[in-house]
Amino acid sequence: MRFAPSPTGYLHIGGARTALFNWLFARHNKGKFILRIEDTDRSRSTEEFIEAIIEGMRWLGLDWDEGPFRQTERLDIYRGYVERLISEGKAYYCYCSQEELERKRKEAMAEGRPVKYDRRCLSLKEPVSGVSPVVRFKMPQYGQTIVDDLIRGKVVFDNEQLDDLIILRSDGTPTYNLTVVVDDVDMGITHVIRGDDHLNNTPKQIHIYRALNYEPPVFAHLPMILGPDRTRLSKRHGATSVLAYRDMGYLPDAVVNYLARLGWSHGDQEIFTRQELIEFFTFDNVGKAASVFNPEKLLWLNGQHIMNTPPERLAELVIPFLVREGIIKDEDEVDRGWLSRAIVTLRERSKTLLELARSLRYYIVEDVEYEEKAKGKFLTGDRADLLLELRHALSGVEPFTAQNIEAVFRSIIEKRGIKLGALAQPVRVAMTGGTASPGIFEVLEIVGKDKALRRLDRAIKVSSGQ
RNA sequence: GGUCCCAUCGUCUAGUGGCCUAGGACGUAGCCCUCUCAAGGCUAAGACACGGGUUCGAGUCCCGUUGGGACCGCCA
Repeated sequence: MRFAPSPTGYLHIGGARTALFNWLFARHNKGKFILRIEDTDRSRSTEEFIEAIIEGMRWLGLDWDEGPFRQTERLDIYRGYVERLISEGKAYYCYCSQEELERKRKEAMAEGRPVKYDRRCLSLKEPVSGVSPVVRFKMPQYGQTIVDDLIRGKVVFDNEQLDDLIILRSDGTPTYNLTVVVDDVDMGITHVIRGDDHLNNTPKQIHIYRALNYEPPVFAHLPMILGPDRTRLSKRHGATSVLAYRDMGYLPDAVVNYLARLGWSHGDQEIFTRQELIEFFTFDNVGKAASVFNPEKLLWLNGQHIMNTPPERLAELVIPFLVREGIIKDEDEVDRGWLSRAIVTLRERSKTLLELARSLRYYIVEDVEYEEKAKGKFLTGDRADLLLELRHALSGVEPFTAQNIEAVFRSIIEKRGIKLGALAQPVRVAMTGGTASPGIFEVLEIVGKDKALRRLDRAIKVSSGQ
C-alpha cells in the first residue's frame, strides 16, 4: 500500500482520509505502507508543502515503512520506460501545439463530441523541426477494459473512449499516468487505494501496466468527501490543513476516528481506539456514496476522546496551549501533578485542548477577571456578609479538601436557611469570574487555600462597593 | 456535451430478500440529575428520491426516470 500525495497543497481532510485508509489496510493486513511524493509538476510543487504533508502524517500518527520517495529523484527511471515503449511501438512522438489541442478540445465539447486526440502524429515518419515533442501512449481502440474494484465491483469501459494520453512532456519530464504505474510496479504495490476521482484514469493505467508486461494491482476507489453544500471539500468549508485541527486543540486520535467513520462503519460503534480501527478495518464495510464532512460530530468525538485520555497525558498535551494563550510563560512553570488534578475537573467540560487551556486560566493566574453580568448578579452588597462568614470559616479548614470545604458550606447554608446555589454562585464568580465551572468545592480545592482566600477578600470588597 | 460513479433521517451510518412498526450516532427540542456549566440518563421530531418490474414477500435484486458527484490537462 502507498499514499502518494502531490505537494501542491497541504494535507487536507480528503487527503488525510485517503492516507488513513491506506494505512489502516496496511496495518490490518500486516503489509507495508509507503509514502511517495508525486512532485513531477514542478511549477506547483513546493518544499513547504512536502514538509507540511509529512508533518500532517506524523501528527495523525500515520507512520510509513518506506519513503518518503520523491518522483523528481527518479526521472531517469521513467525516461527508460518511455524509450522502451517507443521502441516497441507502444508510444509515439507528438508535435501538436498546446494551443491547437486546446482549440480542438473546446470545439469538441461545444459540439458535444467526446474529447479525444485525433492521432495525427501517429503516422509521422520524420520529426518536425523546431518543435520539442511530447510522447503519447497508444491506447487500444476496440474492446473493453474492466476495472475490478474492491469497493465498486466490476466497472466496464469501452476502449473506444480511451484517449492517447501524454506520458512525457516536451521538457522531458514524465506525467502522472506514467509515473504512478512505473512506481507502483517498481515499489511492488499490491493495492492502490485512492479517491474515486481517479476511477476514470484507471483503465488507461491498466493498459500502461500491460504494455509494460505487468499485472495491474488491486484497486479500491474511495468515495469523495464533500462540504456542507455538497460540493467538493475546500478551504471555504473550514480548515484547509489537518494541522489547523491540531492548532485548534483536536486530538489526532479523534480526527483519525472521525475520518475512519466517514465512509466506513463497524455496526453501531462510533468511538474507536487506533487499535480497534486496525483490527476491524476491511473494505467490506466501506460505503460507495460520497459523504459530507460534519464539524459538529468531529467536535463531539474530540470531546469523547478527551474524556478517555488520562489526565497526565492531557497535561502534557495542554501545556503548549497554556503557553500560547499566555497563561503560563514556560512549560515548567506549572506542577504536573497539580495540573493533572485540575484537568480531572475540566476533562468532561472541554471539547478541545484549546478550550481546556482557556478553562484552566482561572486555576492558574493570580487574579480573575469578573464577567460584567456575573459580577452584577452575584457580587452584590447583600452578599458581602455571607461571603465574609464563609471566608472566616474557610480560613480554619485544614486540610483544604473538597470534602472539608463542602462541610463548611453545608453548615452555613443550614444555619442561614438558604439554598446552596445562593452561596455557591457568588463564590463561583469570586473564584472563576464567571457563572459556569466545575463543582465549587473542587474548584476551591484546586485553587488552593491561600489564593482562594485572597480571591474571597477581593470579592467581598467588590460586593460591598469598596 | 461524452464517459464513469453514486442515492436510507439535516449530517454520518446499520441494513447483504422475511428478524424493519427501518436501528444507532451527531445536531435540535423537552424532561431527569443538579451549586452553575458540562458529562450522563430518558423521551420526542426526523429517512428508504420517484416509477415500473422479479418474487409468496423488496430499503435490500433488475430496468428506467430524476437528482448529485467525478473525470474528460504537456495537474495529480
